[in-house]
Amino acid sequence: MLTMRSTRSRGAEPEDLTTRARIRDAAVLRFGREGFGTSLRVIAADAGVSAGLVIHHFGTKEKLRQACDTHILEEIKHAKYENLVESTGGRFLEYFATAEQFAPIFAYVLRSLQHGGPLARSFVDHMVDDAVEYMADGVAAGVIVPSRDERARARYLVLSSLGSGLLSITLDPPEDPSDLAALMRRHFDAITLPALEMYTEGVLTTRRMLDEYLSYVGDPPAAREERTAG
Amino acid sequence: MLTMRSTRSRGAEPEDLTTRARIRDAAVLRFGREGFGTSLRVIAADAGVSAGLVIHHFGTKEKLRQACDTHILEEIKHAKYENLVESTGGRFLEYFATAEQFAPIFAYVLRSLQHGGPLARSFVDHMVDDAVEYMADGVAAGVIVPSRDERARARYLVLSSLGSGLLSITLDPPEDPSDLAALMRRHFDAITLPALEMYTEGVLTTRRMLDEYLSYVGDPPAAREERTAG
DNA sequence: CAGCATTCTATACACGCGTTCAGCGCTGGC
DNA sequence: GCCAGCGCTGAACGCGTGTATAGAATGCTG
Repeated sequence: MLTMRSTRSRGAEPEDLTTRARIRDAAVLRFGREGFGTSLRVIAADAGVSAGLVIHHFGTKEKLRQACDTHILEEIKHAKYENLVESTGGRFLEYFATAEQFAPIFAYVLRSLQHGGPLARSFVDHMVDDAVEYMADGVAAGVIVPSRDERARARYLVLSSLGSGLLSITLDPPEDPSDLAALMRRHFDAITLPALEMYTEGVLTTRRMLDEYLSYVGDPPAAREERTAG
Repeated sequence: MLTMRSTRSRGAEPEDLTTRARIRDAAVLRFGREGFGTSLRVIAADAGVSAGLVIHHFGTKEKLRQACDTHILEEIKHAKYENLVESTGGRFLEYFATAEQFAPIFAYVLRSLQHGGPLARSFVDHMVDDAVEYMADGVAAGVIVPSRDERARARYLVLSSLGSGLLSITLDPPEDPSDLAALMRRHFDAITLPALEMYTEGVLTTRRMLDEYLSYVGDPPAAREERTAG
């Protein structure tokens, strides 16, 4: 069953992979490290082939990126199945970001989030789905307060977590790309206290703003603002 | 009246539109709209000049971007003094993001946050400073619960707000760059409810996680870990 | 073995980039 | 008058890019 050969991090020469897969992996690494502006020739050199062969296998740089995207998505799906769901609960992101084994995947995902694109959207959507599930479990177990709009809250939490992490790394990029996990760990260290405070104690001492908002949307003066395209 | 000998003095830039200023403004617009990959020729065309003149005035594309950065910083400072501090309180970001007049500045700042660089860091630092101030006022007024590490909380809030907004726009970029304000408004609409809920009611029903963390790291007032503020 | 398809390299092409440079028109000072 | 300086243009340079193509190596199939 588990005949998968997980792509090793750098070091061991993956001679057993097909050339196409080697190129793809090299592209994932470079794209993750340096962004999608990396030239085909650099990727080709990493994979030990010529630039033309990259085109021959993928047709276009854009298609190469698409191949990387779908491959990363599969890897994430696989990683989730493997050992995440059971143990990490809501801290998927933290584990995913700091576990060494996922470093290349995580770097690539970060770059995608930074640049936008289908993979980024898909990744966020999946995380929102998962968050909805985790939060529902928490609510059912009585450890998480229910929300008036569970999905909106889940999305808000995911966007905030991912966004703050992404921003943190963008503002203070690692010299050595292998330090990415360390950087994320530092970020989590920095935000854990305020996040926990906020999760358990809130920020506001009065319900005034929330109640005002609720009564405001309760009687929505919808004429004032048009809502287009839902 | 002709222009006198062009003063190269920094700091006090003339308000009339010299060609140099026109180029700079065109660059700000294009950089904000399309990112810093925009070619010099496009910017030059926008400003109605040749590409060589851009180099003649700024020496280098990188220096042009630096000129844009400092100009934007000045504009922000100016805007803050003008009419923000008095009225908007903690909702500076929301006002700044949705006010039409600041659209180009905001777009440029977003691009900077996306790409990193000194302007982005400076902007975030300033926002953290402001947030510390606002939160302190709120705590003094009794409407905001105090934190065990006010600066860490302020930074966390700023990173989350900016990061979620940036991510939201990156995932769903506007076709028409002038719709950026509308997009941000939609984002704020989407997060207002969960944010208010969280600010007033928290997320966790039990203090367990917070207390465990506190007993684990001990007392975390700022003295324990000195952060290089530079 | 021959024939063929596939993998792969080397070279080349067309293009866009940032930047340089010679030179233009103009203005002000001597 | 002439010269110097400035703002400015248009062409060009060198380089790196993604991609196309011809052909060599390789291996499979008859």
